[in-house]
Amino acid sequence: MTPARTGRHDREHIVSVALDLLDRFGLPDLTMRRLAAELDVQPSALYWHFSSKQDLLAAVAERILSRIGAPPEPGTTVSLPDAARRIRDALLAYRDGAEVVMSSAALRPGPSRAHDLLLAALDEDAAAATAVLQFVLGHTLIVQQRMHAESHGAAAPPSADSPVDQDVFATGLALLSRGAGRSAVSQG
Amino acid sequence: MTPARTGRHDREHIVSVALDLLDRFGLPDLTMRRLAAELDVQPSALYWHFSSKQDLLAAVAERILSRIGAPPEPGTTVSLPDAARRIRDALLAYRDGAEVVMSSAALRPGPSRAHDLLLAALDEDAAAATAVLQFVLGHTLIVQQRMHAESHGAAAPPSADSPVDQDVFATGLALLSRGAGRSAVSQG
DNA sequence: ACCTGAACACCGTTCAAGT
DNA sequence: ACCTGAACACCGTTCAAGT
Repeated sequence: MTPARTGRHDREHIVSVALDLLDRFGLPDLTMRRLAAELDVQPSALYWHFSSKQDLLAAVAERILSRIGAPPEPGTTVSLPDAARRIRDALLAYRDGAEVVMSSAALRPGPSRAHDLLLAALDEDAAAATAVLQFVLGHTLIVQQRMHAESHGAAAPPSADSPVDQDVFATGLALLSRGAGRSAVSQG
Repeated sequence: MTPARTGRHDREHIVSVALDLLDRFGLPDLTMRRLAAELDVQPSALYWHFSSKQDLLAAVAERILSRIGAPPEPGTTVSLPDAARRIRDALLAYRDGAEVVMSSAALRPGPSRAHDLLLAALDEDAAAATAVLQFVLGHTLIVQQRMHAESHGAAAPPSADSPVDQDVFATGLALLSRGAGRSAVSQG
């Protein structure tokens, strides 16, 4: 049942190893050469499976987003905070997940798991769904970047008065979902 | 009045040239070696003025954010959409501006021009100010990344149904400012 | 079909040495 | 004080050649 596999590695396997490397060492250390070494292969071998590093990262991003899961059945309802949290959690599941997703063109508006989920939570308001997605991405990107900075030593202590990340996320969602549900925004 | 300047270049001048390079060629082409060449200097010379590329980029980010301008006098009022737009416009003023600001630690919560401006517009609600800042950054980052992708050829046409960027930004701000002004969010 | 070997054109950073 | 010269340890990518 598995498709023909004559070579040692196929795309799915390579993406898995890349994801493992990403989570262990972070995006700056996810290089084609390190990935090749991890696969016991020459760097040039990767270019048989992927046309470029961008191509590879796009596949990694798609895999990260797959954690969001299936969009709700038509007729089912999803709350905005639930939808947003599912997306954030998928991005947080791997180190630098938000940056990988952001850097790949995986978020071209339209067909994306994340966007579809938000559309269902926002009554098919495309502009609102995109805006919420941008908030979730911006939030997670900053959170993960600060993690990376803290682990690398050079980070001021959380500055005491700085609201905790969860507060910020909850506040953003509260503002956004309070605003939603009114009619004037984009329903004309 | 100008401080002692015996060498050919000081930090401010180098940042100006870096900003020019950034705007003309984008962040991936803003390398220490190209910057040095532009300054008619060896790459190693830059390390007299900046301890690392990160250090240089932090200075560039600060310069980008300086476009936001002074925070409002105490007592003056700023609307949330106005504040958010001033920040977005500063980021949009240079190619890849949002990415540079994001990658530098210039947005450690607390003392930042952007955060202060939003605090004034949001009645000193720190969590709300941070959330709005994350939306503005996420939005601008995606917009500029798509610009970069489009100029590089490999971009699907705006997909027709995809809401225009300004609509998305306006919708996000509308949701956020409709949510604000209520008491329950963080005033306890 | 899938991979090796070797090369090309780059990177950021360090450090002795010059002026 | 400020910069050069040379090196170190890397990058992504291409391409002929092997199997």
